[in-house]
Amino acid sequence: MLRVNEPINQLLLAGGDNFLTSLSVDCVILGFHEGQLKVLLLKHRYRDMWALPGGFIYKHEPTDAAAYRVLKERTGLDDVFLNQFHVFGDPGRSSKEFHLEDFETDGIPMSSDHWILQRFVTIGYYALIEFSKAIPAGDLLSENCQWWDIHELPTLILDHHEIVNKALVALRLQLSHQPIGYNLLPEKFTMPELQKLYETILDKKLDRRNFQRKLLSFNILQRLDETKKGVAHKAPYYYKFDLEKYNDALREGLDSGW
Amino acid sequence: MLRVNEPINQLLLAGGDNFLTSLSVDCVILGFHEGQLKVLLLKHRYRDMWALPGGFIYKHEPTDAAAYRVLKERTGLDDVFLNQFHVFGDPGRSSKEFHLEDFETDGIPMSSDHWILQRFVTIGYYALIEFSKAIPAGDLLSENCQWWDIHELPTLILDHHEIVNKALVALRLQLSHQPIGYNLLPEKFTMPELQKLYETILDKKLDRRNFQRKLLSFNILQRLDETKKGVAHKAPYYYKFDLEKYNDALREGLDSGW
DNA sequence: ACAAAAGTGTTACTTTTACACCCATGA
DNA sequence: TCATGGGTGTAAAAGTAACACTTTTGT
Repeated sequence: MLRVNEPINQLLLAGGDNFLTSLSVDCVILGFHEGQLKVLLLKHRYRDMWALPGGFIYKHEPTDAAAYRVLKERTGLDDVFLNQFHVFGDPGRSSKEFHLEDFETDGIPMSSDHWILQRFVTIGYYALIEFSKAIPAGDLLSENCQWWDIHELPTLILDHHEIVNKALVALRLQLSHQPIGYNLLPEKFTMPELQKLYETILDKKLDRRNFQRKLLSFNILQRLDETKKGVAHKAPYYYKFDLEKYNDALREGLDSGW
Repeated sequence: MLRVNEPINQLLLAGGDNFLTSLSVDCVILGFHEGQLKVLLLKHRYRDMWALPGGFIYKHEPTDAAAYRVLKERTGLDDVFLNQFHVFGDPGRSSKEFHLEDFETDGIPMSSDHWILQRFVTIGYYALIEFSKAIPAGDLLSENCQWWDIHELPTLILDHHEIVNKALVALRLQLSHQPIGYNLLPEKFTMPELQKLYETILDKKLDRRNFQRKLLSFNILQRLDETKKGVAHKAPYYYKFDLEKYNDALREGLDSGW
């Protein structure tokens, strides 16, 4: 069933010694493309279900580093925006039967007290990345890594749907007191593009003029002399973030509230 | 050195089987008394240092339940406001040497690979409780459990100071989009008392009249006919929270921003 | 009767909202 | 030249901030 069993066996055998047991990270990796917010998901190796990219934590690895590592492995990107947002710690959240059945189907024998079947508490992170720069890559257990529209998610395993939802709530909260966009948009972008991003995250329409005024009032944007080419109407200006001020705003907050 | 060694030995021996290894909870328990925000701390058994109440997580226990359990054990209270706010997951945050030295001083022999000396990732919770109802109680390792003024903390062990600080930041954030007070104040309270609570948490003065207007606009307060007695000036009215509306506001948020 | 602290109301200021008009571009 | 969407400004409404006077109570 699986392409390569050897690395998996290695993981299963040695994992218990290399990783913290019972603790994992799961990443809600968000990108923005064609006016839609996208989540990166991994196809379950034979079930018609998808999963958040996640991973275990090496015994001497900071939890944040584990999340960065997952991110790097699935997208090729480092230096992204990554935020821890919630711990999912119910004993019922991972199901031993679920995984046992998986490994049985794989033809991998496994005793029911194997470390990988134990209860796992997972730390949820959300990452904001520039869609076009990411190169989705599968992992050991899944060759298929794809972007999904946040509003049209497939069936997810375990409690991963809840994790996505909580991430979105956390993201919206961030939106109301920190700037967003640097990690989700290309270096140069237009005001309508930025607005679309906000509208997508907030899931509501905003007034064009008021939005522009508000964002400019944050003083984190620089308008370039350049305008977008090839549009069948008045060309919008390009903007970029003033990174220094952007980071100040990240640190100190914007208050506001939509 | 220690009063009772037997329960501790039990913990040390059986703990590894009963608890999740490498994961713990720590609680920043906040109360409000005499116009000051207080934190509940445990005295280290012989060091001149204090610690946050914390604990391990039973293998089949939800992480939130572990935090509630710690809270109940240290204060006698259940049904309190408890919020998970951050995971502290740096490998360097707990020091094996620190604990080894402790147990040596206790005269408890311990091999350096004992479970309790391993790296622990801790989930930080903050709790808001009604000061006067709590009965601080020590734990196995510490007989002395006391309230400390948030602005005059003693030396804390490990990274507990950072945990307190992060809890305060999280609490201030909560303040700006959720109501606060139900769990920190007695059932009946005056507007100036509530204002003092907000001022203490935000660490800034607020205008009396504007504060009152703003809080009343949330529609979560009921003014009682009763006024406070025995004050050498005009007696303030008592208020209480309209619990139903209060909980609605907790769920749905207030937006606003101070 | 006075000092201290609470109740209440009003006015100026700022921010937010809701719109309307003009402009540039590709089809 | 027209349809589309972007740039900009302004007036009304709402919310916030600043402030003054009156009321109550214990001493």
